[in-house]
Amino acid sequence: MVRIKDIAKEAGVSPTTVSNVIHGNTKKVSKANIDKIQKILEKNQYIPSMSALMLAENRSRLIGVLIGEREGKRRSIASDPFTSVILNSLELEIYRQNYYMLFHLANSQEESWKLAATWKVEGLITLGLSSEENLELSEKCQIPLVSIDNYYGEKKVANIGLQDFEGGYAMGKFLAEQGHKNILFLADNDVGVDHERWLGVQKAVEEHGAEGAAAGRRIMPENRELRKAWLEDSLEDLKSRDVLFFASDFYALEAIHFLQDKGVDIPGDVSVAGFDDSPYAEICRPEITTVRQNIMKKGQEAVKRLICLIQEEEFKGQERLPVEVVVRDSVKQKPL
Amino acid sequence: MVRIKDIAKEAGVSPTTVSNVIHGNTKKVSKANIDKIQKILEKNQYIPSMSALMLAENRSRLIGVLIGEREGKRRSIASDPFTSVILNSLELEIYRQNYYMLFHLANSQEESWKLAATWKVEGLITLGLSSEENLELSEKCQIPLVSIDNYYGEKKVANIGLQDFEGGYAMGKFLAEQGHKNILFLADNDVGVDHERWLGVQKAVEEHGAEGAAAGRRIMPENRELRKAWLEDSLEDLKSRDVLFFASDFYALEAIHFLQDKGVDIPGDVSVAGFDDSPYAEICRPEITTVRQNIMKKGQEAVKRLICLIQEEEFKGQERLPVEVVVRDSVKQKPL
DNA sequence: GTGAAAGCGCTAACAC
DNA sequence: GTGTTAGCGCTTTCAC
Repeated sequence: MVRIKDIAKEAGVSPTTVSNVIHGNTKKVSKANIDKIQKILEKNQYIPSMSALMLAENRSRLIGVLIGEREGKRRSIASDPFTSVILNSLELEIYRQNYYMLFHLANSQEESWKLAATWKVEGLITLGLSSEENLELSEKCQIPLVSIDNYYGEKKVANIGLQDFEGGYAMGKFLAEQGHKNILFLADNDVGVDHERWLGVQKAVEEHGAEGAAAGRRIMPENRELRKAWLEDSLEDLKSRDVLFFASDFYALEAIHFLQDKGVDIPGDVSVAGFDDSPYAEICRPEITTVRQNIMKKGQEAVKRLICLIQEEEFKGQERLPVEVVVRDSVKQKPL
Repeated sequence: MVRIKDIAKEAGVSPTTVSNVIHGNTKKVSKANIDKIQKILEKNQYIPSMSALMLAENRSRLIGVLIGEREGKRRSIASDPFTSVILNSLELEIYRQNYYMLFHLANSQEESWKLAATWKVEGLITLGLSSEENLELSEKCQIPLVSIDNYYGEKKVANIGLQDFEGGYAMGKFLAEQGHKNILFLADNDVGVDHERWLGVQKAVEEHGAEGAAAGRRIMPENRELRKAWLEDSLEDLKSRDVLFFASDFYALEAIHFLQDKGVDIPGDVSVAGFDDSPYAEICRPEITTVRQNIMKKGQEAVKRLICLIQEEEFKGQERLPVEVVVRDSVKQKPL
């Protein structure tokens, strides 16, 4: 590995001059030297050493991407297809911004902050951490942190997410407009994201109350086995609805197959809608009518938000990304 | 951030002694000092600085994970659900081995080796690079490299993959044993992995030749649109077979829905088998009979292989991981 | 048992 | 315009 010192020796100048040329501080370097040094740099394929840079500049150009992976989560985030897309977009943008991505599955807060400290990571992007964990981590590490898909009442941590209320509203409106009256919204919790989606549904239904639209809600167990039992117990209730609007495509898909196995025709007997527009949504039958989010954009905005935080600039992008209803086959539509 | 120097001052000893205690070189450190230093270390939450470590030790503890992401690939590797699982397992094992994971989407060879050089990465794990690219990269960087799912005639690059021949054989055998005679194997190429799977199918069919089993093969276009047209053109051929054995679950799924849309019953009219046991396989109807690979294990072995290369030890693990047939509903079975 | 000092590759303040 | 030098935090050699 060729060092600045080597280049300097070959060019017959001092390391300082070489460093100046490398960084474009060429105001007080003679044209002759600039050219000579640049040629030698090129010829020797000079690559700066990050270790030395980190030590001298006291910064790492590293952004830590943390995925929370605790026991008992409903689905493993790390193995969700959503994750590979977001990781993809994250790295793309991080690199574009001249940073590098250090990736870690965060098993504990302790581990996370140690990682951040050891590497002097300049910022953190987290996925799948709870509000409390994000808050705690951000305070402990004392570096900028942006979470993805995490909402807080107090809004203390920067977050990039979706227009969930609008998504719930748009789907609710679509369903009502298609003549569905008895709408059931199903999620596994009633905080943050899912709560907002439910509020959106409610608003849409209220606006269509005159036409007889009404919405109910059920909270399902997070645990897969328990949820299966729950579906069994709720079969009659589910069958009695016009449409089941699930807070994720995953749940929608699960329910579709559960119902199909029970001889229920989707959307003939009951319509089903999802949320996310995951790759699963399009690959199954019936294809799922759902709410689309732009995952690539989400990752990109998260990085941009973080960079703004790092550089103490104002973020002018969107913290809540727009969503849109994607009409496919799992919701019965009004004949034209 | 507290430094060794600070600890030393507080303990009233020299940095050397502190360093010795940190690294367990306590043979010639007095018991009193060991205790005192350890207590101060603990109290101040001393975290070593990687930048200084890297510079002093001339190593980085970094493993670069590169995903090739070029235009015109059949499917984007980075957004494949398989990828998040492998990334997951990779990071788990890398961290377990006391390394850190630098993640990058490799757009070019140039970019990849620059990344490796800048960070003095100790080893590289690649996904989705061609044999030539892996070879070139490994020579250019002069550091250990392990590829995943990439095969070479010359075997110059370390690779972790599957027992593809055995997988093709096992599925072929299962199909023949279920009484299927006219078997069609479908892939998008005939090199490496897919070629081996095909050889496996052939062997199985030969063994069951007496019972009338026979196998044909078709190469499908990689491009999605072209493949769609190809399926249309091949409809009659496909319908005439007993079973279609696709080289990936993705293709199997695509074909199942294509055929279902044409009114073909799966597996009533035609059976379909896949390969991978991707999450899609189980989530659709009919659930796909496929060949399962252990992705977590694959990532783990790749890291272990790399660590062996780095430490110049012999690798005693498996370069070809075992696979197994998973019987579900997309292949018609003999009545018991 | 303990510590002083050099060196890893680079930056930046400052002197010339 | 150009060069000298100290310093970033740590390891390691060698002297005491």
